[in-house]
Amino acid sequence: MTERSVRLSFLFATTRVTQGLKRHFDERARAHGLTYSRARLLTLVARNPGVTQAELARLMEVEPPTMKHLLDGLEEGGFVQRCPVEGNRRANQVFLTERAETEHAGILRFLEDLAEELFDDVPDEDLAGALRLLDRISAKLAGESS
Amino acid sequence: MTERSVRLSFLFATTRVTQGLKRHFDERARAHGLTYSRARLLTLVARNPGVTQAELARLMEVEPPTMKHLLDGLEEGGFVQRCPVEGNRRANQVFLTERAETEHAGILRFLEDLAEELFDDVPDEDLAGALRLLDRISAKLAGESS
DNA sequence: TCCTAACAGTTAGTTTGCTAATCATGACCG
DNA sequence: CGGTCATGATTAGCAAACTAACTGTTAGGA
Repeated sequence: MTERSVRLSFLFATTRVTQGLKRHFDERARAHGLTYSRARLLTLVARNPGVTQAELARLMEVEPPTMKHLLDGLEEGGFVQRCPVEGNRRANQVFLTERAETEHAGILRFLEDLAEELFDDVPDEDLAGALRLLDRISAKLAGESS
Repeated sequence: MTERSVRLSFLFATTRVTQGLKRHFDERARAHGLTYSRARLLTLVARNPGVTQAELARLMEVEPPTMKHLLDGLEEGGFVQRCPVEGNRRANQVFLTERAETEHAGILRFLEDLAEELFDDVPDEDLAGALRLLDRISAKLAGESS
């Protein structure tokens, strides 16, 4: 196999694995009334209470319509709340609801347990190497889109 | 940061990067009348002419309804053709059309060029390490779903 | 001041993934 | 032979991502 096709295979493998991860997490998150994406967003709101939707979209590297959609789901489930920003009638601030505030620790532990379970037998050097690679690709993708 | 949260961060990073890769490839594949997923499927059909939809779904690690959709798109675009299997009236065999047959080399080169461009400055040991990790996770995901 | 441009959010419509359920066909066993 | 179960494909409906286009609000410059 040539180096070129190795790289293509690597790309396809990445896609397949991420798809599998999403499936795996979605399946288990359903018990909490969440999906993988919504749980991910929940941790983001928890760490950045009061940020606007646009800022959340930027942080999650997602387009505004996608963020709107995710927040609709979380709001309907009673996890977050949109509040108007005083001084800027365009923007909404997003906060966790009281209920989500109390449940947040449990949800985070649930996510960490799942990640732990999947990566517990992965050598640290593999993890570190892969992270370097991801960062490199991330930078490249970001740089080109500018 | 604890090891637990490092692993969670790694998971989220993987998700973000794969999302970015898909976006990147989709954007460029549009010029060929394709999307990333459809291009990926096209290479699969090219390497396995005449396989059934169920077999393609298994190979691509996708559920049958998803495969149906993807094939609908490729068939509509004139890239593939579904043919009844003689001896089994349930199944369809899938083949590239003549046009796709002649375009296939170009499409493959296009995909390889994109992968090359993204990975050309990635050290081989990083790529190999990440591939090991992906395989390990893949095996774990497959094992648990049984 | 007012016009225009930028920004925040939403709406509309497509793609790609999923699950659950349905339909037709095939296979196997009593 | 006939009934049940398995298989291949589809349909229906949901979730999450995208782009393009729209509404409303703010800011800045002529």
